[in-house]
Amino acid sequence: MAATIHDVAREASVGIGTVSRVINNSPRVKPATRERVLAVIDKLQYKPDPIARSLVSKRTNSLGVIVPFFTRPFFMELLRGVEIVSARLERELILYNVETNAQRDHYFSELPMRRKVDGLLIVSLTPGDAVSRRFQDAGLPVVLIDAYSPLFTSLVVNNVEGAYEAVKFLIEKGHRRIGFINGLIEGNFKFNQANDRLIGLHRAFGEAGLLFEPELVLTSEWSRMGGKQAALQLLSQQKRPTAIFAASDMQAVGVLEAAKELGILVPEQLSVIGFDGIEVSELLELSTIYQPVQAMGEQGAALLVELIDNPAKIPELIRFDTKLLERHTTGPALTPVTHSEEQGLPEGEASRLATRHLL
Amino acid sequence: MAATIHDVAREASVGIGTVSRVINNSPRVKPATRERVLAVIDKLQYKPDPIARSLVSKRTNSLGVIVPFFTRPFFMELLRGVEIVSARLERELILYNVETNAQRDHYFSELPMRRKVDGLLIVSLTPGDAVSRRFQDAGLPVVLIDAYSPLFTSLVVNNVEGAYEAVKFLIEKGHRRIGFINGLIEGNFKFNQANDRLIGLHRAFGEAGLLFEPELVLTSEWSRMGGKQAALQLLSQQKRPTAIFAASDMQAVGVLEAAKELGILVPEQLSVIGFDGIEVSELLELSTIYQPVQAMGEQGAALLVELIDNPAKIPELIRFDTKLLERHTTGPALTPVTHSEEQGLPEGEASRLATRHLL
DNA sequence: TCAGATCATGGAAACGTTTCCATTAAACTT
DNA sequence: AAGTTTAATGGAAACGTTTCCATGATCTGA
Repeated sequence: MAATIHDVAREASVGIGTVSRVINNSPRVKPATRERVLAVIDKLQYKPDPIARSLVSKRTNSLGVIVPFFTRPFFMELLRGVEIVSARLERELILYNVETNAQRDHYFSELPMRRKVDGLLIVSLTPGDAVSRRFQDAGLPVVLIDAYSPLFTSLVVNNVEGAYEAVKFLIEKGHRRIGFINGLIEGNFKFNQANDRLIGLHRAFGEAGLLFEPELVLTSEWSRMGGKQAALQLLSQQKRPTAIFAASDMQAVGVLEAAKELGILVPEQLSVIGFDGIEVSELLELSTIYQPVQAMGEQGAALLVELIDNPAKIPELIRFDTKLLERHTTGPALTPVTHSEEQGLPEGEASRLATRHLL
Repeated sequence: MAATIHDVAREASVGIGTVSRVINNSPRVKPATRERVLAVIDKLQYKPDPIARSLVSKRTNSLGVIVPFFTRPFFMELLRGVEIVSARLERELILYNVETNAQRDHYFSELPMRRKVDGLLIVSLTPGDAVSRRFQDAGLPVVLIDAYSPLFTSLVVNNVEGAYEAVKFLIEKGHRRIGFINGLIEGNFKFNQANDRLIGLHRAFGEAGLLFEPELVLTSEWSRMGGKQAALQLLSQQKRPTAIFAASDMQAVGVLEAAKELGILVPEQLSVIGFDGIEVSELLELSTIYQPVQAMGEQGAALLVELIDNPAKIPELIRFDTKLLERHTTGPALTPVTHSEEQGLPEGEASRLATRHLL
């Protein structure tokens, strides 16, 4: 049906080798010949078959991305960055979505076997030792985003620092009872980002001489519902926190919903700060710790392609900084209010109290 | 390096044909032989090379999805549906994101040539006659989602009916000055969904004997900013509308932002209804016309796979119904308010604040 | 028991490239 | 002009499968 390299060779009265050289821009072709071949290619509308091509060249010209819950805003924005670069570099993008441990293991074990992709981007998932070795033995280039392994180039955000800043920010606003809703560490996968964020909290607490109160630290799914339920629990304690730091924006949105349901005013009676800086956080004017997700996706894809072209490249660890985005869900702390007092604080009372705390 | 079919054949003392038959579950193999071959396959960890496989079988086992702005919530949810089915059916999913006309044309012209995918899902984009013919000539199965062509199986939502319901709903609430913010028809692509929604509006207007006022109908990008700017314009008219229907939820979110910026209370002074039913609409309690996007993605993928297995299948048109979701951005129409009245709304001050928090 | 039918099997050919080696043509050198 | 280097070219081999045909083994029924 479609023209093959043989058709072109015959029509141009050259050998298939020459046609191949023309296609691949080899310099070892006389200009006149190249012209002639090019003309025939154009006439026959010839396109080399990518499959036959990769059978022998061992290159597929495609990038695989293993990503959990790709539909979630955080991953979407990351994927957007990946897509931008892969499109620019003319690589196909194959999506491997992971929602269960079984799926993750499936991809981890199948992908290195047969090279359907030239390289693999793994997002928010840390391959274990056995799996890592498989990737290496198979010679499959791998780059990790939002996950770390000494074996692979890894792009991570400074989670400890980000969490530290969030909590420090709340402390500086005068908050003393600070709730923390963390994400599951071993829930579905090894999200050790969660652990880092907890560490950051500890550091800020330590620095401020604050006592760590375990009943103020909860763990939930990395989702809106998870955050909401945890917040409901946190906020119905006898001495409820005056501020809540959530390990992700989606969880923070859940906190907002919980507060609303309980009739607690944000930020007047409760400060809320999230983590991620996804689009909804902007819509809801949620204060948050922004991480440059799209940029991470872009750079991850770019590094992967570099690695494909030069497999000897040694793994590096690339850190991205977070940025605190103060919006409208955070405010100065009030002294704990009793029911009778809950109605109205005169204007300026809040800031006076906050100031007093700071001095 | 890795074992090939020849290694297996040798080790099991059979011919490669037999191994091939075992892999492909052909019944024409004696059980004893099958066992033996299977054992060797297991021992050598043999996996057939998908590339060599597709070179001869002309099957790649992958689905392509051409989708504009895949990062937008509407497309994301659709993609989620597609992914669910493609994962279940063990097809790889290749993403072709389109942000410009050039990109669209690039994919439209390249994809039918190189058979890198077994079938193509085209989302919200209508291929022209020439392109359609190319797809057909190349024998590439195509399914359209949120777009219609008589040449391909198409899944569409009843846009006319949906828009009609939205407007009728507003009219029944007593609104008479109803603004419509439509999406661009020829902005980037031929989104003729926009036209359908306009028609629905006309029908509702006609039925209610309402006059169509051109100055109340604007067109914007299918985005938050687009919606916001259009709303700003609509709301600063001398006789501003008491309700606005936006052709997409993202535009409706922009309307809410504009209203907030102008100090116009929703739903007290302005009713807003969107179209799509994406997750943010729920967060913001936006009334909207829900369309079963994920289901469309799922069914589209399923139909595409059917079409791949049976290319003779005749194109069909599948319609999905929308559903009106009444939430908290729509209310009864008030008589136009003057400035002096705008101050105090006694009822629900607290809930107003709470609502504000969520925006 | 034997002819005919059916089943199981082996392996060559084909898929459409790239790679590499051999060969021929062209360009220098002296 | 002849010898030597270098450039350009042709095409076989290889990549790892599936497909298909030929062959031999096994079964069937009288």
